[in-house]
Amino acid sequence: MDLPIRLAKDSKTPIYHQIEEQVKALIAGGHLQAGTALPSIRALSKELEISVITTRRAYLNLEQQGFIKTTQGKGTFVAEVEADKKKEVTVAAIYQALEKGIETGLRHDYSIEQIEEVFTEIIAKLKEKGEKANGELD
Amino acid sequence: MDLPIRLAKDSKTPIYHQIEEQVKALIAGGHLQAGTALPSIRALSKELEISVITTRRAYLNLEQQGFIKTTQGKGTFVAEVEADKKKEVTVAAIYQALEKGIETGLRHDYSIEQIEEVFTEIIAKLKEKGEKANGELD
DNA sequence: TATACTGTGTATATAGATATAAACAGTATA
DNA sequence: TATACTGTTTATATCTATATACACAGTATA
Repeated sequence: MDLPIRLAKDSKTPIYHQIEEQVKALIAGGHLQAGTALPSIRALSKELEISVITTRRAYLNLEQQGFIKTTQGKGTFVAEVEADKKKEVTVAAIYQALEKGIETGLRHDYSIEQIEEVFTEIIAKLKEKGEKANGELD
Repeated sequence: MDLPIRLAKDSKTPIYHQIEEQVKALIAGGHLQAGTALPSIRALSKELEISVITTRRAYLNLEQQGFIKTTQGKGTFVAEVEADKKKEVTVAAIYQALEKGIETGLRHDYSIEQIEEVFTEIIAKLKEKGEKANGELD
């Protein structure tokens, strides 16, 4: 099973953290159901072309946060996560991410209207590509 | 002179990079005019309660990118930056930041409409606080 | 039972980020 | 000229992130 995860190589964000965030989003958003088997740390490290230590770090953190459950010899599975928690994680993540985007605009001295314009433009491009369905941007 | 810079301590982004991005935004957005003196690396390190090495790293990178100009013994000043470059930096930064926010929403299985809702909510809060004027979010 | 997978632990190594400190060289002012 | 600032260089140190490798223990299947 391949996870739809992409690493931004030019990003200053640690790799393990990128993995963590993306897996969390998939779980909170319902793409990954409780009980679903995740790729092994070795498989994921091969797929993403990174070290096992790094994938392990991501999985460890996710397990500590209650999103996954790991058993030696068996593998790693999506945990049961309360709907409330999923909702909370989702809302917080999206709110913060959008807030950050808006803040970037303001910091560049863009007006709210200008920021809205850019936002609308991106959304328009999305609709044009029908990207709602596959859920990703380039 | 105090720079309106804030470090996100819980962020995984390196400190020097946070400084870099924020100073770049201030310059590109016109908040900092060419010739303006920036705080010395020592003053900034004191203000932000970080190491001189870290502030220097940020300033070095900004200088390499042509945003500032540094002279031993005199200090560091905002460089002349072409309007085209400023515009490009601004548009790219805002576009990418908003795009990332939208992507976060999609990854959490939010529809475009839902994402728009959150965006609108944030903007409404902004307008409510009259934050357009001071240009920052909490 | 052997093999192939799984996670866990350990080791070594390198690069990056950041801290503190000291010294040197340049600038500005009293 | 002394002092206070400026940036530059160097050194030492610690922590984090990541890489590679190996061995151990657990699971599943042929």
